[in-house]
Amino acid sequence: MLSAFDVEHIEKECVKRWEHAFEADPADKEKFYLTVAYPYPSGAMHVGHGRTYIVPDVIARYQRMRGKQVLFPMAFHVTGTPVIGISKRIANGDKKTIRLYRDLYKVPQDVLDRFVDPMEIVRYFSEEYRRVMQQLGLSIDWRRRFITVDPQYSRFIEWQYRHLHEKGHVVKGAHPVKYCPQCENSVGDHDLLEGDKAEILRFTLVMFRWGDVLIPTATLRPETTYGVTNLWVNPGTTYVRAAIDGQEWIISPEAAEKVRLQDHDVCVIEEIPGTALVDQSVSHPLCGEVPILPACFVDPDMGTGIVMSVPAHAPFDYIALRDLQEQGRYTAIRPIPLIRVEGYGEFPAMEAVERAGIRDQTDPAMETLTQEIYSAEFSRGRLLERYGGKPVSEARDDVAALLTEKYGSTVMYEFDIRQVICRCGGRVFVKILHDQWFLRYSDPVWKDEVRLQLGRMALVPPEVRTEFERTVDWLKDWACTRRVGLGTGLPWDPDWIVEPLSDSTIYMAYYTIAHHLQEISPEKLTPEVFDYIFLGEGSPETVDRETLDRIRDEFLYWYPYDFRFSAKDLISNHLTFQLFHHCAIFPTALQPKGMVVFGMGLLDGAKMSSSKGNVFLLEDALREFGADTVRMFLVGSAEPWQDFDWRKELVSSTKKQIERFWNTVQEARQAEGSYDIDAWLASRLQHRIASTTAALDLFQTRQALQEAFFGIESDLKWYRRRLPQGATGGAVLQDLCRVWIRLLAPFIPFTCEALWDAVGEPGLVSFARWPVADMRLVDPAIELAEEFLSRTVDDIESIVKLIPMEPSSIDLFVAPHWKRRVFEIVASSSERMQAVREVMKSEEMRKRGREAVEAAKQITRLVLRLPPRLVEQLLASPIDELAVLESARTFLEREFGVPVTIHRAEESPHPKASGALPFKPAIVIE
RNA sequence: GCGAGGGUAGCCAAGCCCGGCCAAAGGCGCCGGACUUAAGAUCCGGUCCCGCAGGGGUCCGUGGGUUCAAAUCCCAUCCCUCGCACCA
Repeated sequence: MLSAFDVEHIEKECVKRWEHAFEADPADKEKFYLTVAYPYPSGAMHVGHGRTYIVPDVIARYQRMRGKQVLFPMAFHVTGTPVIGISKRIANGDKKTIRLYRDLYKVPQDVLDRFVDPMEIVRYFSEEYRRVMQQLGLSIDWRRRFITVDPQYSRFIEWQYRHLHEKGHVVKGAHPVKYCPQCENSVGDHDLLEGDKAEILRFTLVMFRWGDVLIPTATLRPETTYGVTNLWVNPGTTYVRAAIDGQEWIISPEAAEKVRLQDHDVCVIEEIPGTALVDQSVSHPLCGEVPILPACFVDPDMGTGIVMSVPAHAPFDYIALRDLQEQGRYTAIRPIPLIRVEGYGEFPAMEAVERAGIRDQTDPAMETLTQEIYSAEFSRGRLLERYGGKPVSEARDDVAALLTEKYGSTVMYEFDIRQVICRCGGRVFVKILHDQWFLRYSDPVWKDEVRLQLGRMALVPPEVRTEFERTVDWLKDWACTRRVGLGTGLPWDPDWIVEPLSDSTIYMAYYTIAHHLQEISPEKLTPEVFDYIFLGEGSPETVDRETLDRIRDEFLYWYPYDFRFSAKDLISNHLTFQLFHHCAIFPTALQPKGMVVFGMGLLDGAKMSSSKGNVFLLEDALREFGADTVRMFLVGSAEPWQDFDWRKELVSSTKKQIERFWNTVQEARQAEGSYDIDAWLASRLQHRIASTTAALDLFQTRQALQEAFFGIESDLKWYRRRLPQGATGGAVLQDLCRVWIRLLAPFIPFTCEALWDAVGEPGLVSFARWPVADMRLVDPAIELAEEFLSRTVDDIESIVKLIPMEPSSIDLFVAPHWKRRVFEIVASSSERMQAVREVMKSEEMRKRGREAVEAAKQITRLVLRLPPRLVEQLLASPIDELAVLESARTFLEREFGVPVTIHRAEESPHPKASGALPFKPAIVIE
């Protein structure tokens, strides 16, 4: 009987049957351990998240069927500030946030009311995640689930950081951060209303002396100090004289406030109008005595509000000077060149300005011009010999160091853009944070270890390897602690909390034992306990030895993990960080084995993003299409590392495909008997098994699905066509379906589970043996014969289509034996362009004259057009074309509805008969 | 700007490493036909241009080059995506 395809019922049944099925304990067989980056449960899952977890699930299911003991765990990352922020915004009645949670995420009002407690958000959404993940059919061992603020997990983080500290991987330092004085807190990019991509720039303050007072100017180009001709002040601005760390400076009032946040003790003494500074003279050891000149472009809110002027190399400085000189003022000042750069003469700034036809300092083209000179000089410029002759890129650091060491320079930080605004509406500044703890990713020794480890790992796709290598090269120290947010306190400095990315580096090891640790009270989880479990060292007293040994055994069974899965945006932080930490904590034998990197998700061609509301909720997708459809679409529309695009109409057609599969299998349940073409189907199936398996071994889920689904479908299509009239297929279909169900089980497990029952197989298909290609069933001869037949059919069809008449008969002429000889000579000739010559070397061919030359030409063309694989097969095992066509005569007559006659070409006087080639019979339609 | 990856028919995408299998797999969409009272589903065929014989022409972001031969190799150029940090 044909069962109805009741998706809802099937899904419900499977979720029940699978509830504990994937709980994996160490067993007496090979293991396979894979993990995915755990989610941060601050909102509902969308289809983009779906793909992230479905791909590893497909792999997990595949490996399980291959007979491995598979561990696929899941946990929730709740460390950091996001949920705290969300909770605050909900408590404050923020409309946008409430709308997001109530309307898009469909959180019930009574639950929403409780979201004023951040832990409620975490609780609600992690439960939602688990529910939806189960509906999605993810084969997860849920016993190991944890959240990153569980006390047991905190003990684990403390243990890890103690080791990192001991080994010198965590050090103390100062660090500039974005800071909101109104909130009295440092702010992350997501806390910003405006300027979320602002970069912190590091300026050098060049200290000019004016009597007893210092006038600092901020510059990104300290090497140009040699070329300073004057300073600029804005005559329309009021400056202040202030005691900074005991020394008097003159700077803008804005600057005074900025440096106050940057480690300086600031005490404003008096105001000084800009005009009072104009025409004063200041000095610096690198450029001597220079005057202060007025310029309206000087911004008191940039740097110190006073700038040094290098008219030879800075377009703004040049043009401001030119403007003054055109009025006949300061005409004695000459630009001082100090950098030589290809493509420019002695005074690059002057050239650029004159070339661009800049009228005055307010010209909007000045910004790009400045940038142009800046990059040209930085990348290609060299200081003149008298200033050392080094490339600018080197000299910059050298001069900065010199200025700092000998001439009182310090550093001042500024954003690269002006408007950086906190969510509270206040302006954001750069503040230096002290006592900050850093992970020393800059450590060359540590980097080398990671590079070595990287070299031993499998990376999928291989193209990401260079990106990982670059990341290792460029990583600098990472501030790994924060003052606010959820997380684990730093064990030796508990005022700090371990920052969220820094507490998620070796938790893959924690999964292996998470369910055991739940049973142990956190205070017993001393560092000694973890040393014993993970490193096999010491003899802890707080937990009994037998338990500890069991836990350690389990860890050693699963570890190292085989593959870690994550989206590609995490390469430059998490995925690389976790390698650093593994190298630091675990011995070589326990280092990770591989990583798989994903592409991103699009929705109707636009980037999927929760914050923009451009998402399709996973649960809605499940309800509308069913879990298998969602799964098959997400892994079948693009390979894991490619971006995928969720488009409704494509998803709908996926649903139809699954229904087609269901119907085919249901129909085949009655199939019996046998037909000539069965052997061909069985043979093809073996190839499909082999190529599906090969694709999955390379994580090519799309390719695997192409083979396992569409490949088998198209084989079935030809098979049905070749059956005798009225026949629906032999018992071979039953065998095929039993294989087919298993090949598709990793992708569409719900449907396959139901079909596995339907065909009367015992147990869960999730644990059924993965099909293995049976080479005894492979029959190259019959495949070749069918290939020949189908090509002939294609040829006939294309002729029938072309000619305007209704055919009344078809005559086929197979090529004579001597052309077969020609084929062999051409096909085995190494230089195929010379094949004709090769053929004509033979006495026998020469006797045939022009006929042979003609045949050789055509056969050469044919050989070049055929797939090389086919040519090889034809060479190895020639087919009896006459017999193949003769036995398919009934089929051909049915296909075209006219009598079909097969001839030997050499026995026919028909002029077209001479055109017959091996593997390409001549066709005459009348 | 810097680093990494990518641009293939209406769309998605294979092919590119290893040059001739390539007018370019597969899927989707669209068009036509069969079935049906009809719609849907399903099945068959078509889907760059030309062609009354299985053929020919043009084509793989753009412009050059190498080669008997280029989607594939080299150079230049334009465009897109991701990352550029203390944030999940």
